[in-house]
Amino acid sequence: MTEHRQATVFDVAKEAGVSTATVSNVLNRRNVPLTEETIRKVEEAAAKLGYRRNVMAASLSRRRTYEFGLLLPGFGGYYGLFAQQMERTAHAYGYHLSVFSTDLDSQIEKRLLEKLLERRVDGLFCHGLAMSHDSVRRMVGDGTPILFFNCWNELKELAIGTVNLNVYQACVDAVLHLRAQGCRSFYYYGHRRAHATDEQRKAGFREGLRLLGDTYPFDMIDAGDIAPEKLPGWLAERSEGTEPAGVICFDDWKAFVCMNRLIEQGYPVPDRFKIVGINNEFIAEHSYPGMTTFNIPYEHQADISFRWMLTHLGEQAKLKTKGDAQPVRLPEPGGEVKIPLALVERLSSAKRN
Amino acid sequence: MTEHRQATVFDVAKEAGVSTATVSNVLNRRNVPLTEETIRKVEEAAAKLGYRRNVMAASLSRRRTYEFGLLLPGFGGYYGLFAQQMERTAHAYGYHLSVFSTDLDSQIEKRLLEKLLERRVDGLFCHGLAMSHDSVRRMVGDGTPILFFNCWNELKELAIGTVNLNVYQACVDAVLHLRAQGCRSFYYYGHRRAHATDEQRKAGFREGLRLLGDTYPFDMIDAGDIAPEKLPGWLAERSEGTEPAGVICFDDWKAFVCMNRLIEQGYPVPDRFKIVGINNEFIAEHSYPGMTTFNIPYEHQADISFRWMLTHLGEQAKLKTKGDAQPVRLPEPGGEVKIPLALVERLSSAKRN
DNA sequence: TTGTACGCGTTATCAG
DNA sequence: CTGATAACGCGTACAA
Repeated sequence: MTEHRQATVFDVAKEAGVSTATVSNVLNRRNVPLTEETIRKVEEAAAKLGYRRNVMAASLSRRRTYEFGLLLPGFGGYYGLFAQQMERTAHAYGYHLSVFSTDLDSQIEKRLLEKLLERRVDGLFCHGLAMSHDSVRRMVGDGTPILFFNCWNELKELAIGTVNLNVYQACVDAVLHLRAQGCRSFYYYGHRRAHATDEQRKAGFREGLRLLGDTYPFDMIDAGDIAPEKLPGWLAERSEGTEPAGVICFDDWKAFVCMNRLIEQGYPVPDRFKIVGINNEFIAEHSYPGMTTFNIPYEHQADISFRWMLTHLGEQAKLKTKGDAQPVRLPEPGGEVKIPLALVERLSSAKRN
Repeated sequence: MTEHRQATVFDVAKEAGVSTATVSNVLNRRNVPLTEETIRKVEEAAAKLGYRRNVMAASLSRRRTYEFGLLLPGFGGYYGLFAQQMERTAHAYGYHLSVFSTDLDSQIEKRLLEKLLERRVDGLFCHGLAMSHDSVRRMVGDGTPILFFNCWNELKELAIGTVNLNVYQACVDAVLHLRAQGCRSFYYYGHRRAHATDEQRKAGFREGLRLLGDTYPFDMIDAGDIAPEKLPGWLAERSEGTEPAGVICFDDWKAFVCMNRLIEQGYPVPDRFKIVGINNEFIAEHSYPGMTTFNIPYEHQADISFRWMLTHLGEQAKLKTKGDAQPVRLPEPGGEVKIPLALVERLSSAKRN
């Protein structure tokens, strides 16, 4: 509490009897030659004074912050886990990550983006931007590189790249899986507020049905258009005579709502309805019945993103390939990487026995 | 991409035909008197050049970062929601919040704490420190104020204050509630890895039983000591003859596991077992049966914390009381605020009908 | 191998 | 009301 100005390189230099440049050299372990003796002296002095470098001064001087920004709609479920992994990966590459939640409000999003740029972040990761093309373009007019997640619209062109979960393929797979499990009609329970990522699912859902020869009844419904309690009735009514019916849900949370309301109203899962979610969250594994879903390779997703960003920044040095990871081939700037999701089979879509 | 050095106050000053000092004055809306004309000129110039102030330079000069750090064990469930609210509140008070996840690893925690101090954060919020007293004391030897969440041990003395969820009282209430619903034996399903906050629950659980006259059978079990599949057997065995039995769980996730395994193995909830969780998460509301739990007043919790921190920093100015919020009386430095949790009754603890 | 001196972009302090 | 100018703490050519 002793308003004791923090020690600076200058203090350390004086204490060690060397110059500030030497202190900086020692502490940053660079390629300049240094005497063992000098190193020891400096390190001792630093430890003694409790020296801690000032990131702001360093960043200012170096014209590089080693900070990235991450914009998310929120921290619940998938996003929380995603943020946690991104942070881990950021630290592994020696970066700081500032995570902001937009609450799906484009005003807030705009302000946060501005904040991030004021901090001179070296790069930006954005997940689910709600704001306009122009707005983004203007803000990023300077050279701050952006990388998008789950973006399928024209905003992609502003980015150095886009990393998309392949939910389209997941939904195709889901339809085929449900058919294989015996389903004779198919439904998609969506979440329109999620915009493009919901569209992708729908497209995959339709493609799956096409692959089945367009011979099965199907329909789609949005969470915004029906109260959870009404969902079972809606599903039961139109699937009558084509049981069992398969329901593909936007994500595990929607699947959870769907499944529990069905059970509550006396429709057995998986006998009458089979359910598939996406995300493989805690609830999918521990619910009863266990929930069939798709696993998201968070670590891979994050690693790809950082490699891409760092490559763009010319940070070859930091890209020490961890032995096991195959040196991923990144697409051209502005391209897209599709992350495949893996089906996790559980009881909610089991065959009738 | 035109490596166009960002515009600086200097550029704006030149463009507007004034000095850098004037630019700074205009852009920071301070108390110095300014001509309308000057203001207009500066603002126009700034807009034209796309000027964006450099936070690092400002912080360096001002010797104040307007940044807080938040250390969490992770982003899942409660922590994710908590982080989101803390960030919202931080922005509302004009601060930046750097959120880090320690993954419950004290090595990582140490490194992150160091990082935060290197950034010269104005204050630190820590939720669930696993590291040692000494370690913290040394790192915080300088005057960075710390505020703890859910801390009941001697570390409290290092902090300017502690904000604790009153899980003790919640567990007392839970026991009484379960008794009122007809339970004749009581069990606590804990999570030892959570240290102190688990102990608090246990203490509350015992106190509840004491209030009931210590006349009912009870027992405690830890998630670390029993596989989920074994839990129903364990509970059934010792509650035989004292049905219905009440199970108080560490949180909604544990409650979820418990409830679903019970149902899976044919024990009806709430008829044979009644379940209570803590947190009132998404799953509590949407599971079937709906889960009785305790609601956490995130916003209140965050607001108290920031008021406390800002008061400590002498930021009276920013503490514009939002009309509705009663001006909370903060305890003395080093004291503790207990946040009460509110019981949310649902089907999982309903009376036998 | 080490030291000097300047740049980084703002804010604060005065004197005008 | 406005303008020089000195911090702020660190990185880094370049000179020694």
